[in-house]
Amino acid sequence: MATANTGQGGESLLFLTDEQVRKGIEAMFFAYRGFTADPDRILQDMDYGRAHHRAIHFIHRSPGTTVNNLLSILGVTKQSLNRVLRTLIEDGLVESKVGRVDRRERHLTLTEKGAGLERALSDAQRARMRAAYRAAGPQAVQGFRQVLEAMMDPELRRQFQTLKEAGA
Amino acid sequence: MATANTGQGGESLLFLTDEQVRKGIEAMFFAYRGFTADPDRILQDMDYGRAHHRAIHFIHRSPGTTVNNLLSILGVTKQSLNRVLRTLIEDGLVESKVGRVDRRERHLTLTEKGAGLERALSDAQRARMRAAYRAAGPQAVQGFRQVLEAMMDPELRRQFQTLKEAGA
DNA sequence: CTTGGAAAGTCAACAAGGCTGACATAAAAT
DNA sequence: ATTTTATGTCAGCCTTGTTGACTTTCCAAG
Repeated sequence: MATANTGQGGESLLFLTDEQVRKGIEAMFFAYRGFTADPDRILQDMDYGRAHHRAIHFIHRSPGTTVNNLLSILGVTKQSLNRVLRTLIEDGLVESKVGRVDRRERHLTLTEKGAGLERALSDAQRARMRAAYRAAGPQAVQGFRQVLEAMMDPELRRQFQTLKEAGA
Repeated sequence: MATANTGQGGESLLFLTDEQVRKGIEAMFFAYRGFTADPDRILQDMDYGRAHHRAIHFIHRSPGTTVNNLLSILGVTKQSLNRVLRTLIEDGLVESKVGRVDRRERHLTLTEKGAGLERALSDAQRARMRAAYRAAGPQAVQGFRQVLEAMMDPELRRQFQTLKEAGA
């Protein structure tokens, strides 16, 4: 591996040069492109974009979630989300139901059709992820997740961890 | 760590459930937000965006590069890049020189001012990266980079590796 | 030498998806 | 009864992607 720090495996991080950290930054940039490439390809054929993917992903993940909830996860404005949501509802991928206990809320779920698209998207993305995991090995995966988690803003990390627990 | 696969450290990847892979996907999503957050904040005050950052980064990294070269690294259309480049040139952050051997080419370099902004941006980004590295530990960093590299499209991986060697 | 094509770059116009601000409605909370 | 909260909508702006049309330059074939 040409990546090794100065030849060895685990010397002090204080010895990571700016150069080496920069490589990590560029790796992140290129990897994110790969990360989104497969879903992007699928979405392009329909009239959707990455924003629709994100909405679908998190609705799938937390069925019955409210608009407000989704907003805080996605970190966009309600106007922005609403545009995306409106098209998804019009196209019959997402269902919006008035809350029973609090009738101001709209609870969002995927329809059969929406679930179908979700599956197509996440299958593609998972396949790549799994291939990367397999290529890198279990140790690497552990480290990958640790660094990613450490890279998040504290507030986002909290949200991520909440999601993580909920999903388990 | 609540992240551990099923408690242990390194069982076979064949046992990674969809659920667990999905967590990796979400980690990537949230981490990327953190990854870009600091530069985004700096850029917001000026009239620039992430596209300007990317251009500045890679011009800094390969001074004298041509527009075409930059294009293939960034993966956008030349028209898209051109708009960004034009503002950077107008604002005196980037210098564009007609090629001496092939006068169709423009060779791009950062001015003093451009280098200043580059430093501010990359200092911020590196600080976060370094903090994440420190928090996760050297082993984790190794794994992080391995997974990222495995996640790239083959073509992008080649470009990344070329850059890596050039920078060393 | 000329000419035709390819390559590099520029200009114009459009679309997606962010953003803010203002406003409407319904329901909940005080 | 009033205020606050959750949601939706309209209008308009910005960044950054896109495609199409165009210029300048180079090079190679005639």
